[in-house]
Amino acid sequence: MARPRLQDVANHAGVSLATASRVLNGSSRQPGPELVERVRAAAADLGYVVNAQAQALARSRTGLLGLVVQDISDPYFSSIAAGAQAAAREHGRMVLLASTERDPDAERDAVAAFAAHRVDAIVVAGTRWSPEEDAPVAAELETFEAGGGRAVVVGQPLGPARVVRPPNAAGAADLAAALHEQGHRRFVLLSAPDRVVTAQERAGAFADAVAAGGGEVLEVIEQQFSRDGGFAAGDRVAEIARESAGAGLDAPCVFAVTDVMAIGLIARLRDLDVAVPDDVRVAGFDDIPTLRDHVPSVTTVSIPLEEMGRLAVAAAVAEEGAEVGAAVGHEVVLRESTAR
Amino acid sequence: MARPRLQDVANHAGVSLATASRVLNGSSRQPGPELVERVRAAAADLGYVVNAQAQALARSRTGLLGLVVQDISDPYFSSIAAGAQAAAREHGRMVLLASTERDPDAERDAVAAFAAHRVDAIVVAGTRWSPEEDAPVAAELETFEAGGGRAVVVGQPLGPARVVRPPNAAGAADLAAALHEQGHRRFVLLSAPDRVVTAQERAGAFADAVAAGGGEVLEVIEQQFSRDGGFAAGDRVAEIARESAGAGLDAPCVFAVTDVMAIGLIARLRDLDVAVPDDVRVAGFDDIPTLRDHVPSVTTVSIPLEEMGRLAVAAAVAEEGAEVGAAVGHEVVLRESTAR
DNA sequence: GTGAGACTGGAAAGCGCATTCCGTCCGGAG
DNA sequence: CTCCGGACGGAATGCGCTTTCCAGTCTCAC
Repeated sequence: MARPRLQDVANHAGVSLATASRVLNGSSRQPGPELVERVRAAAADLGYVVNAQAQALARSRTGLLGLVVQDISDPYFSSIAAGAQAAAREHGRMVLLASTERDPDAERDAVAAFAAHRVDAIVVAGTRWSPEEDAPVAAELETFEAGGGRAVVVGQPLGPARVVRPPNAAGAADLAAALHEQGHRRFVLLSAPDRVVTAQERAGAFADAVAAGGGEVLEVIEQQFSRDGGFAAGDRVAEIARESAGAGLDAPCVFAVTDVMAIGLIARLRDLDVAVPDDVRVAGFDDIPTLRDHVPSVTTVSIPLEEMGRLAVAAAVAEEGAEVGAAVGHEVVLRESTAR
Repeated sequence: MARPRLQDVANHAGVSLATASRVLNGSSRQPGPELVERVRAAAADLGYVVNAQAQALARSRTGLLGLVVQDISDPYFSSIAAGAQAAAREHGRMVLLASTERDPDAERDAVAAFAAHRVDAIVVAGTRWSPEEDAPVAAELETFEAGGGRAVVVGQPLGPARVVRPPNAAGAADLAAALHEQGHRRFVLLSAPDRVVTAQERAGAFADAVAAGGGEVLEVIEQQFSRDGGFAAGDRVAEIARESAGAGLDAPCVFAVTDVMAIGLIARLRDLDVAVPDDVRVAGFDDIPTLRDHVPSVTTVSIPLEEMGRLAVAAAVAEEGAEVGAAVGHEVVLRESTAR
């Protein structure tokens, strides 16, 4: 009834434990063909399933990969997770998942828990916060690497971790340039609180590019870094639009630092009978999978989310020294929401 | 440099290994307060991190929970995963994730890998396939439970697993009734191949309810169980709509067995200049989070995805005997896409 | 004052496996 | 025919921790 152990298999096959181990678990030293056969048969006979825990203890490698994301139900992260998971499978690793609800403390707990489970590597995906909020996670990762693990972050630098950097600044700058090209000059930034580094990177680079192009940032709206944040910004954006229309000025163009915020914003504007793109133009960032089916279709910066997940895993499992190219491309995608 | 072991902590504190273990790892037997203090200090001093692998081996419980989903980047599954992950955290469990790309073989491999890692329980989320395709996974789960694990499935029965059942039939029937109430009589079913049990359940119950109400199912379109399948069905649906209009009949109402298919369909119809809901009505199923922001807003059956994930985990970690209520509610949500 | 309990801390036996080390056997070179 | 090297199977050790089991101490009732 109880699960058979390797010892049982060995007994059943009439060989020693060592031989059974060598046959079944990829040793460099393979016993003679006849014994191999016997052991295989015995294992099948008993329905033997190797105990990865015991293996991990003996080998002091677990084959586990810790993945911490800030919200697994957010398409941004679930896409990254999909890429990471696929890559992990290809590398013969299992993924331990933690979703932190965007709470830096939960992030630290997750890393600590992964360390306790002796994962071979940890991938932390998501924006960094203020240095104070990041410190505990960074320290935790420091200990983790000191203990022989490897840390990778998808986002901004954090402690000793290797970094897969989303092209936030470059993408936002290119987006601004493309919008300028289209003739937009009057912009509104829909960003998130200062502590959200990704939002700052995108909004900052966008603002700089706008200034460089001779455009104008009318206002910076700070909201939650989520769909509801975008929704909440709708009323203020509507006001700005009406003022512009009243003054006979060109309709303003809102850059939402995230697609989900753009979508929330558009939903609210629709409630308020503010037309996109006629009364307000809207652009987002990320090109999450569902975006292409929105109406109006939304201008955005497309970044390869799944590939970023894969890259992170590649960096996580790479041999020491083997530097993994972490260059991530991006592409501005102009759609209806910013049409003039 | 190397990670300190419990033995090192014990030495550092001048106590035995047993005492250190009792202090640090939740034993029922707590040593005297002075020793507790000394051990705690020593652990902090050395930066001790318990080795969960070794613990698991000694305790023969890992505290791990295996979650296998069919596509983590699909909102249906990422919502379930979010619920499962949150519940797991509350129960002090870690989640091992596998995403199978809707491949039954990969499903079996995932379960086998989880079994090897000696997870305490396995949750398999997603539709079942044909009995032949399900057999290997079922067998794997059988062995797993025989070895003392627990299996839970979110979907349809599978081997020995406890079941959290999405209200497919009831939801589809209620949706049909609600649409009947609205005056719809002419329906098209956008379903998936026979092997996709969830699609069959939904389409079947819907068709029955339509028949019972005196309505008519004009056609059953079979496509992939995904956004692209819905998209691909667009041309045929457009034809049907034009025929209806030509014959002066009421615009047909398409029931797509999944929201993502409905969204794909609507996208294609838009390309084809077929208006929803004027020329065709469309309803979906699931009420995935992003659905509410679609234009037109889409009629659907709302089911509590996150809660289903939570329920599954609750069933997975429940004591033997303690039966967990697995009743899952649903609600028909009528929106613009089926307005008359 | 004495013995029975109730506690407490420590020694030691595993948990299931990988791997080092050792002894044996074989073939081939000298 | 001898000797050496290589191949091969098995015994034994250890991975880091939990958990009996044991022996010693303390308390309290009698």
